[in-house]
Amino acid sequence: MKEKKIILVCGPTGVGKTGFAIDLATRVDAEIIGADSMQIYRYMDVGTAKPDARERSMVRHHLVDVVDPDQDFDAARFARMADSAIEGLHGRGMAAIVAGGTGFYFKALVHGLFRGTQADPAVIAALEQEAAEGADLHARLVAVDPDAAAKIHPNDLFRVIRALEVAVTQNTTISSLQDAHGFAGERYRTLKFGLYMDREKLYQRIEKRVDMMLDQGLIREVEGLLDRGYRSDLKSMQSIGYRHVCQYLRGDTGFDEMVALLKRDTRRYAKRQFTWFRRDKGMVWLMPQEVERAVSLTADFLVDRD
RNA sequence: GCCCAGGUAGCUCAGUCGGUAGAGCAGGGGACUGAAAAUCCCCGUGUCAGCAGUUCGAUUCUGUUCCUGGGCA
Repeated sequence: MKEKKIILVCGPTGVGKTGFAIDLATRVDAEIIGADSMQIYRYMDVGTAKPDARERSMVRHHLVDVVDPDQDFDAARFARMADSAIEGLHGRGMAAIVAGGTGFYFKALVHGLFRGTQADPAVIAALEQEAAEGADLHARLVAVDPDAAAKIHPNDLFRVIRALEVAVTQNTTISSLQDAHGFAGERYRTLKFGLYMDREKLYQRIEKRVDMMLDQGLIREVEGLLDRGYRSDLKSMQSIGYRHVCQYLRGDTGFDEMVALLKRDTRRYAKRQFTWFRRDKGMVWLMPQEVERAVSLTADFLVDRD
């Protein structure tokens, strides 16, 4: 059985993944699959720095604009959709370049998640409610799943709740599921490119890009989303840029303050992305202008059949 | 030119009744198994403006120089 191969292009926001991926794709006869947790949403274009019409006419992009901002989406669904997109490309004899900044999506795609158990929104909402009322959920987790409790910080409510939710809705614990799974298997053969640049330079680019987004009508875009009925408490609307503009429109922050916070939070996000990708041992680190090198590495990778 | 107030961490500032200093913000590092652009954890040595004096010891007191605000000419 022929092993399936994919090329990954990872990196922090603002390094130039989009341009790099397009250059690479045109050179190696590939199409691009977005691995970006926000570009999947329709109508959220400016704030997610989505590839524009010109870019998308150069190379076809998959998994961009696939759900509405009020629809649930998650890493598992991403992985399933990416699987079929990859299959489609391979069926047409094309290579698949998975490009984006969402580390968790890459992981879900390459290694899979531990099981077909979707998070139960009702159970999670109930637990959130209890937490808001002062319940000590971490203490409860210690009782039902001490291994998970040991790994999850008591303040990390998000993970405490998810672990409890598994314990409540299933006949097992998240820690045992995780131990059994362990991200051990690889579902694809991968060639991973990590894009980087000097931190100072990246931050300058990020700030410039935020100003550009504002010029390009980020505020109008958010107003349009709100007009369409997409509320500011949606997950999608809580992302960087969208939540900042919502706060500004609500009058909670002034314009200058909003811009400063938006820039800061984007910088911090880029830092977290570096943390995520740096951990990946198999990453080939390149600067965004090193497309040539990527092309030859990709050619070697694709030729090598087994 | 004179008077006043300041010059302490990248920034804004606190503080040391003389025993070489600490907050906020910024920043850095890390975690991450179906919300991940989310969620969470950890991290503070800097000629205390320069020089000189007093002192066992000065960032702290004194003098002086420089710089920055403000006021008066």
